[in-house]
Amino acid sequence: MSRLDHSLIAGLPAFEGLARADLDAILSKAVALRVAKDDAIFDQGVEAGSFFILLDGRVRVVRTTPDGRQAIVRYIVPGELLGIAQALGRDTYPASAVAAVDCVVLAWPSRLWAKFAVDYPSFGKNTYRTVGARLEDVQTQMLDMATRQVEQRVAHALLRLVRQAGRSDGDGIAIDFPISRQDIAEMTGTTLHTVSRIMSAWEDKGLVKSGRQQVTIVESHKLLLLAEGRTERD
Amino acid sequence: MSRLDHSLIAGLPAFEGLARADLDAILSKAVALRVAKDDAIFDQGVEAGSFFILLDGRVRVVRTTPDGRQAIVRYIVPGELLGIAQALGRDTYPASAVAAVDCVVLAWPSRLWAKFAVDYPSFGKNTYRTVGARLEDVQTQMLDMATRQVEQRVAHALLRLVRQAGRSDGDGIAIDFPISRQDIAEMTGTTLHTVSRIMSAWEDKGLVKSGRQQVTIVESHKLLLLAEGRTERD
DNA sequence: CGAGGAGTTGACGTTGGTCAATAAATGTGG
DNA sequence: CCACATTTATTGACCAACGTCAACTCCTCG
Repeated sequence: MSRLDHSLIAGLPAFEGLARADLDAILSKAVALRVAKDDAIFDQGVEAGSFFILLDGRVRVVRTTPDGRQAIVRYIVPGELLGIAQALGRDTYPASAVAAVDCVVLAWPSRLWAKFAVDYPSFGKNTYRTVGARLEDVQTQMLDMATRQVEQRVAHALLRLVRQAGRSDGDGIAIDFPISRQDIAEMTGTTLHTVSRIMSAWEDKGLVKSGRQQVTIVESHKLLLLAEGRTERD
Repeated sequence: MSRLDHSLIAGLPAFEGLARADLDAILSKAVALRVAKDDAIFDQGVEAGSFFILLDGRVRVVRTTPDGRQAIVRYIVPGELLGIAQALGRDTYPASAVAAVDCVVLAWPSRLWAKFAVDYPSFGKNTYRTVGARLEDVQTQMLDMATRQVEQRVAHALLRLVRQAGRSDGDGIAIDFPISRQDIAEMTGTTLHTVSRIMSAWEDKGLVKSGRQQVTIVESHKLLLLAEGRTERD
């Protein structure tokens, strides 16, 4: 196993305010893993053996119903924690995590989470802040699902993705990982067909450019208006 | 201000594992408030001056969109924390809380939350467990909204209410606080009309009995089947 | 070059939202 | 205690949004 350098995690919000020695102590317990695109990092319902930090790549977090339908809860970007079942007082993962591209993660045994939270209070505080932020986030999405129609929800979803994983390119801001119509449908509670129709219409109006697993927002301002539902009849 | 007795909060999950002296210290900082039915305990967006524990009554937590549409995030029953913006790393309330019936709450100044979490680690741990449980909860509801149709969502919502606020009466299990069709609609992301139609149909089949702001589940098993979508054609 | 995955688009039907009218229950002021 | 206003619930008529089904295209990969 290769030696891990504290610079790997020194800048991350989860470890903010920790001394170099602490970081080294934490890292000495970590294992770095490569995860190939489309491989699972953990699976919903199984015992939570580890928690993780994403160092590189993009991960989608997915919840599945007993009858196989699923929803994408969120995308994770580098620096974020995932699989922190312990922090939620659980011993199984409440969702699955799948690498959206090739990823690198650090993994720790779950039982260390409680120890870290005690030994390094700011770590505990920071992860709870993360949990709190996610709670808010999901509540906002709920409100969206309850009150807005599909087109607005799709617009919101794309804007959210662009904010956290946007890379500006020639035509506008591109979502920097492969994402299919099906994925967008699972983020917004609709079908790939409806997403496809909506995005084709947007493409005609010049709001977005998109192709196979690839989306670029061209007119983010107009898309925002659409998302907020401030555009009357056409 | 009247003296508060530690027995008020001794049994509550949030204060599990604390000594009597700790409870008294905590209580000495608390203020007990009566809140009349339909009065707000706090409002979405305003600075979070206090956090609360519900001692008696039922509270609904509501999120409102800029354009005035709203969704009921959850109902709070006695013993539960509410308004714990601090635990989420926020300084404004992310939702509003309204008394569904006359209520009694204990209130503490928000800044004490961090102090309590440090002085009484199990308090911190317990509240974070609460936040974690709520995160899971909302995610489950999201999945529901994304994958099930209205009738199933309404069934789920009623079963959830019955589980946390059910009182058995002659005909079955009643929801023990007044709840309107509109409320149920706001829990499930639909309209009062649709809720009314669905529940009228259920009433005809003998699954529920309901009236003005009042619902009783008669055949909870059949309702559960409905909620899970295991009932084929009629 | 063939197969499989991703996307598009049309046709069609259903769910469930909108609009409107009415009824029943509750509260209020005289 | 009664007339009246208000709130809540029910129900019908209508129709739009969106899901389902199906066919076809295009791209990528092996």
